[in-house]
Amino acid sequence: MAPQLTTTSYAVLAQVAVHPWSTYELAQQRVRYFRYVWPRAESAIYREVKRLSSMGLLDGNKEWVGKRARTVYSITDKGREALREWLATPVSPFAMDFEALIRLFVAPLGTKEQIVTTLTQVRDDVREMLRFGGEVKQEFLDGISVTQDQVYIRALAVDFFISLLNTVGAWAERTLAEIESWDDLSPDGKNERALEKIRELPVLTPESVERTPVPPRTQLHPRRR
Amino acid sequence: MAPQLTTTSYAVLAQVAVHPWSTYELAQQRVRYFRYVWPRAESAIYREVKRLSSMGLLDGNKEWVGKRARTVYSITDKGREALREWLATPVSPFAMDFEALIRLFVAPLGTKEQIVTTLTQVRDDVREMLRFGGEVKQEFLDGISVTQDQVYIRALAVDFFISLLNTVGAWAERTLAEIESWDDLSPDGKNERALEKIRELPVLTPESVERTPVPPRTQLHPRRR
DNA sequence: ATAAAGTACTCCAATTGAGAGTATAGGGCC
DNA sequence: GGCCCTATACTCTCAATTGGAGTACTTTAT
Repeated sequence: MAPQLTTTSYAVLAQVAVHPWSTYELAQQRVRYFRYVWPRAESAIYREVKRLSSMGLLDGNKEWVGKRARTVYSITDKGREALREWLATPVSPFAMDFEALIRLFVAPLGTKEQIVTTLTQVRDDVREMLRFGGEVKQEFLDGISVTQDQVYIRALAVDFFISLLNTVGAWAERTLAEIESWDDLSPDGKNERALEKIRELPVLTPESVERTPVPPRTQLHPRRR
Repeated sequence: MAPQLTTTSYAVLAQVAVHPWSTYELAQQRVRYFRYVWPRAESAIYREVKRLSSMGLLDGNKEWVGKRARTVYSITDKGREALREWLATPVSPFAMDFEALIRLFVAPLGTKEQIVTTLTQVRDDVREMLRFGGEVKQEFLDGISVTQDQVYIRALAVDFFISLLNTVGAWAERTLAEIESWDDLSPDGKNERALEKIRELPVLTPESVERTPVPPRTQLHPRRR
């Protein structure tokens, strides 16, 4: 039995499908590809290319720079076939890790300053990610991207990335402003105002709210596969 | 040396801080709390409460239902203190796993139907999550939430959740519409249009773009601690 | 009375993440 | 010519984590 491929496997395959890379480049350049949508440890990449090449999905070529070897991987027909088959399987849902929200829940245990610091950090992280998104955008506009011939696809992803980050950034800003306007972190007199705000939140799910017998998911959704 | 606490530990502590729970409830009711912002396996929760109670951060009380035991955990002062200290440490950045984007990148290897199915799945997942968000919203408005006294904090989280999902949902809709308008998945004549669209994407980072000497992060950012 | 669904966990094999460690290459500086 | 610093190119290990299977009792529905 062939060992099971994970989404990480397919992410690596997808990146090598663009053009051949050495493992080192692959691990570094993931930044330009999947760091923000499928973040995995560097060592996982090194492990993965070996597995994939032992399964014949990647083709590893040893090159020499002086006395030091490096392996350059390219995708095989079998690898492309594996990707093709994967596209027919169910996708795993959007998932996030957002520690700041957990901190928000217990914020009243700490100081106002602490939660402000946390949210400022979130805002700055988002700015940094957006800066990167702007870079990618500019590369496409300048026509110098490695995937220039695929703009019509990549544009959809850049759209996603920038929209999402703008949303998170805007939330961080308004939440920061709200908390700054408080005297302290106690509930005193804040709950009425909060209910007003919560009432205005747009949960616009016209159809699905009407009648969709969604089975209650008892299982946590699978994050990888 | 006390074993290191992870963000998962603090997530459990934060949930038990609301009121006592049995482990089973804790594992199930994570849905209402952290399923979408800090998803972890069920077995991880069982392991975690044991660790936390052996460290004296939780207090486990054995109860009996007929012949079957169940353990109800409540937070201790030491547990609350641990949460308090945690709030002073740096937060780990927002991270997501979004398999659909990887699929989008290699979509031309498959059929138009396949990528449409994938995006439809994303849209439906988002709808389901929004339905849940609407439920939480309604509970607060009806004044029956377990954390009713904390609306002023929870409202900020509900705002985040609903804003983010609306953004992802809207992206799924417009991307679906765009792809439906294509004859096939080939690049023919699509790149010019895509460049137009990409040009209009709002990357509004006035300050940070001007002059922020952000050190290039070579390390992948830590996701948990 | 019986079946099905819910409660309340334990245990395990396989993956993954984070970091430390090893070693060579190349450029700048004195 | 020697030294230092940074980049390249990995390997190895350990602990954390996941998903799933398994056990066994309780409650509800038929």
